[in-house]
Amino acid sequence: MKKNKLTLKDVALQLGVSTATISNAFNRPDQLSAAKREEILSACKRIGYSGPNKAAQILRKGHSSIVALVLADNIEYMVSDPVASMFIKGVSSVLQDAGKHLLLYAGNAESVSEIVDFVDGFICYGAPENPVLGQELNQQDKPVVTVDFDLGDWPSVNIDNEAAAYQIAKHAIRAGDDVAILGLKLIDSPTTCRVYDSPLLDTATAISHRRLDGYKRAMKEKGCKINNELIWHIPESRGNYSRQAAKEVLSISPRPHTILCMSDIIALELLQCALSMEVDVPQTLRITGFDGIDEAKRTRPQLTTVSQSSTDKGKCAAELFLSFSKESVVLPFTIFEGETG
Amino acid sequence: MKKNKLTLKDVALQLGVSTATISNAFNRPDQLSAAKREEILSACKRIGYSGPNKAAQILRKGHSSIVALVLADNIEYMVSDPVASMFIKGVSSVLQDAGKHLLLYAGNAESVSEIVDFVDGFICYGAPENPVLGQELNQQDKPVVTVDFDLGDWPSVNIDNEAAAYQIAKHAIRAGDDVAILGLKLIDSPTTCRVYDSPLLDTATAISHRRLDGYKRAMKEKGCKINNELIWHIPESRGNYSRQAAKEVLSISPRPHTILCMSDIIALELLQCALSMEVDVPQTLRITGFDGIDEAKRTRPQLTTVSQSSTDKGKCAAELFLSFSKESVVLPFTIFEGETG
DNA sequence: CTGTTAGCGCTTTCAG
DNA sequence: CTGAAAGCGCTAACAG
Repeated sequence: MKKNKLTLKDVALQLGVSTATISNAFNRPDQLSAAKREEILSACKRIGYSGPNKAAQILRKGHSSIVALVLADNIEYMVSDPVASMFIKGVSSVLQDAGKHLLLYAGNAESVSEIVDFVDGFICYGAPENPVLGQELNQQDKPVVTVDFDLGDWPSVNIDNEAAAYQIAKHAIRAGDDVAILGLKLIDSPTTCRVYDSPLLDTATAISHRRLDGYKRAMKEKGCKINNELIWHIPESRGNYSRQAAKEVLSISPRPHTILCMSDIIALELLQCALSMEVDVPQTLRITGFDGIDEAKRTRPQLTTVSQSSTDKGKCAAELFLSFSKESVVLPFTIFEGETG
Repeated sequence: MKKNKLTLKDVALQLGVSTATISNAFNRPDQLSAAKREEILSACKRIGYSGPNKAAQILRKGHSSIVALVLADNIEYMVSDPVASMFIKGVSSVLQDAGKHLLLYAGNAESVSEIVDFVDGFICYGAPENPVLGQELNQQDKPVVTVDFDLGDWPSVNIDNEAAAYQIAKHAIRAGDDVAILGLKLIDSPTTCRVYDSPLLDTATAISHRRLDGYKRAMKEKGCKINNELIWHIPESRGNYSRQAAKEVLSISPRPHTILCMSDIIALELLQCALSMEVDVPQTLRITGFDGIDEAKRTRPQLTTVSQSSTDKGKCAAELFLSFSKESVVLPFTIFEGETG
């Protein structure tokens, strides 16, 4: 089944027309008669020529229909996160309809120069772990759309994280509660730990800090003390990191009345832990999540959480990308009143 | 921030050396002295040349470091499925380490000719919904690895679905039980329905039929009647399809004693449904899943299911791809003895 | 070890 | 509407 790939030139020779005519038949129907075009196209199909070589087209035309989706972290982690998955789902549905191809690119990679020459642009989901990527993206001129963070003058898609955190906290906290916070990527540490006096990260994780701000505003209004010993840093939602934090916070005496979690995965681990310790949720312990993943609604008791549509976020980002709009977008969220807080 | 991209030729001119030397400095260190190479590389960095244009390299060299992951369905659906997500995770971790890029490609797309010219090969996860893709893949000569199905002479990665289904069924069924089966993609219908006498699909979904075979073998050995009225077809695990089937099967009188589900998502929907109807699991109803997703182990009661590592499957497929091996692989599975059957 | 040169396969003016 | 020709930016022979 070796078949030496036909080139446009071969085909032109075989059909006795010029290469330009073949090229036009495929790319610019207005440049020849419909009849001739049909004739050429069907002849091509017959002899097994499926159109101009794409690699050559990319070089010649300067675009490829490939869009890079730059993830915050390594692809591996991102793909297994339900929130990121839903985002990718939204992006891909829009791109697919537009005939674009989706290339996944890791935010901890060396340099976008590996791909910048053959993609048509970038959608960045979260600030790339490697800050070099952000700089490079700012210094090239293929379009970029950022999500959940801002980068130079490129348009972005966000929700109002401060307001969302404020509202969910306001909903769950009872006046004077002891409140603990299980935060995501608050400081620069690869391990689960309490924040204490560590300097807070900023650029890379603006979103966590907006949420923290919201929580604190609500806590103040409810007359709760803010105590850095009750704020945890969790490097990743998945795996043991959340479980460790859950165990630590539940073993404190006196136990906090309300625990605000910066992701549903964290909250679900905590909930599982609390239930297995026979803690009464929500009577003696209230728990809130963030994101509104399917599992949070499928599990019993249902999690009280901030519901944001990651799928819509993905669609929005892709549409923004395709439209070349320069306008950033702020997407809505809702509070899902579950049974945990 | 307009910056007219430098070309290799510009750089050669500026540094007063030939283009070949620049090219060699980047691609073939053995072709020049280490000193000269260093000199050139650092000069390039200084003037802002980040290496040869990749689009041109793809055309010239005939390869791109891009690997296409062809999904069974549209990307949208696949990415939101935990099993597929774990598979993608495994693939991407291996490819990333090998410096390859990952392009997601939908199995319901028109033709692989859209991408065949600029990718280095294909990993196919499940038989593509559009059978044309399979034919095309068989007629081109870039490497292909298939997963969960076979295609021509290309190497594949599988588990023994028949044996797995047999074992889980054997584990859950009590002699003489009425057994129902909630199957995935058994017939050609976009809706949830019972199979009755509809002709079974084959090629596209060989895997479902291997599972069905395994279930039936166990049922025979346990002395259970096989009744097509108790076999459901579900077009997709996600969404309402599973819930509908769950409701239908639970409302039958007399209710089946054991229900075998071809995915964990289906089983979890069923379990949720049964619990809310206060059916006693596993005393009066036994339920089995298939896949062993995280949620099945996190939920209470824990689901009894076939545990296969989709991540390993992905890694294995990627390694097979990279090694150009022609040997197919059969991966192991285990029975996870949960609390539902 | 370095420079020259012929393409990789295509698109797109520009004459005809 | 068609054909000839000039590259897109690079790599790999091949001479030097």
